[in-house]
Amino acid sequence: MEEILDQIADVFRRHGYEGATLSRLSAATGLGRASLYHHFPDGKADMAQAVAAHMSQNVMKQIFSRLEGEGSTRQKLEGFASGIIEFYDGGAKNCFLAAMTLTGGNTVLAEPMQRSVTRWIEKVSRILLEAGAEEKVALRRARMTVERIQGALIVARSLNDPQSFETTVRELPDMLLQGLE
Amino acid sequence: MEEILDQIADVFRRHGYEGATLSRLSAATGLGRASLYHHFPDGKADMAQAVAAHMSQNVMKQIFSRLEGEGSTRQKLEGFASGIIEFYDGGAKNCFLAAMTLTGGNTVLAEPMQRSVTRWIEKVSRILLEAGAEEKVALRRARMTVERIQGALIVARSLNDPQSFETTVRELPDMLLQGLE
DNA sequence: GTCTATATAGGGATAGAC
DNA sequence: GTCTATCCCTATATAGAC
Repeated sequence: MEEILDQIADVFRRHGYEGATLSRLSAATGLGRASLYHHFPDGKADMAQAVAAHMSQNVMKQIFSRLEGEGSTRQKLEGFASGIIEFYDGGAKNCFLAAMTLTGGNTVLAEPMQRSVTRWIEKVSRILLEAGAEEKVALRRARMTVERIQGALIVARSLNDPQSFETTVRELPDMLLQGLE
Repeated sequence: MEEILDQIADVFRRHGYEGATLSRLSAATGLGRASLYHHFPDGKADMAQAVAAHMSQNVMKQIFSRLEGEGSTRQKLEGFASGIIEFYDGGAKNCFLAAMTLTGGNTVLAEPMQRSVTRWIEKVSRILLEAGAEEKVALRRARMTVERIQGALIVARSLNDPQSFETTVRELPDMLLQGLE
C-alpha cells in the first residue's frame, strides 16, 4: 500500500491533477482501473487525499525530524536541507501540493495545502526563535524559506537544471542563521 | 486578438494545460470550438505557444521596462516590484509558465520557459552589476528573486492570502540592494 | 470568421466473474 | 483483490454551410 501511494504520488507530481488519468495511474501501479476503485472507492479525488496524507507523513519523517534532537542549530538546519534535497530527489521531483494548486484539485486539497504551508513556516520559525531570532525576523525568514524551495523547484524544471535546486537549498542554513551565531 | 489571447491565457493560468479544455476556452472567449481552430489551426498546443509569446511581450512592457530609463537603482527596483504586482494581479493570478510546467505543456513550451527564466535572471543581475555588485552576488540575488516570486505565488494560493505575495515582492528591492547603497 | 453537426478517441466509473 | 466488459460522458478535431 505504501508502494502504491508512492507510485500514485509520482503520477500526480508529474502530470498534475487533471493530467493524472486513470490510464496513467493504472500503468504506474500495475493495477487495472477497476482495482484502483477497490482501494479508492471515490476515484481520483480519493487518491489525491490519500496521497496528501501520505506525503505529509513523509515530510514529517524525512524533513522535519531533522530539526529535532541533538546538535547545534546549524547542524540541524544542514540536516534539514539534506532532507529536502532527498525528498525532492535533488530537484527532479515536483512538490505534490504545488502541482495540485495549478490543476484544479483545489477544492478537496485546499485544507491540506494550507495546513502544510503553515506547518513549514511554524517549524522553521520555531528553530530560529530558539536560536535567538526576533519573532518578526524568524517569520520572515521562514516564509522566505518556503518560497525559495517552491520557486527553486520551478526554476530548476524550467532551466532543466536540477542542480540549481540543490544549490539553493544548500544556501538556506546560511541565510537563516545570518547574524544569529 | 489581443483580447482573445488574454482570455485564453487566463484559462491556462487557472487550469493548467490539461485542464484548459476547449469548452472552457470557448466559454472564456465567447467563440465556438470550431472558431478557435480557425485562429489556432493546431489547437491547444498552438494556443499555448501564442500565449507564451504574448505573455513574454507583456512582461517586457509591464515589468522589465521599469528597470530602464531615469531614476536611482532603488527607484527602478521599486517600479519593477510594482510592475510584478500588477502583472500577477496582486497575487491572484498564477504564472503562466509555472502552470504549464506542472501539466504537460512541457514539450512545446520547454524553450520559451527556459528563455524566460534566463532573461529574468539576466535583467535583474544586470541592474545589480550597474549598482556595483560583484557578479557572483548579482547572480545569486537575481536567482533568488525569481525563486521568491514563483514561490510567493504558490504560497499565496496555498494560504488563500494574496496579500502575502505583495508583501514578499515589496521586500525585494531591500534584499537586492543590501550593502550596495 | 463563425456557426452546427459529427467523427473518433479517451476520460471516469460500475457490474459482475473469478 | 484483481480482472474483463461495458456504460456514459467529455475531449479534441474536422467538414461544410452560411
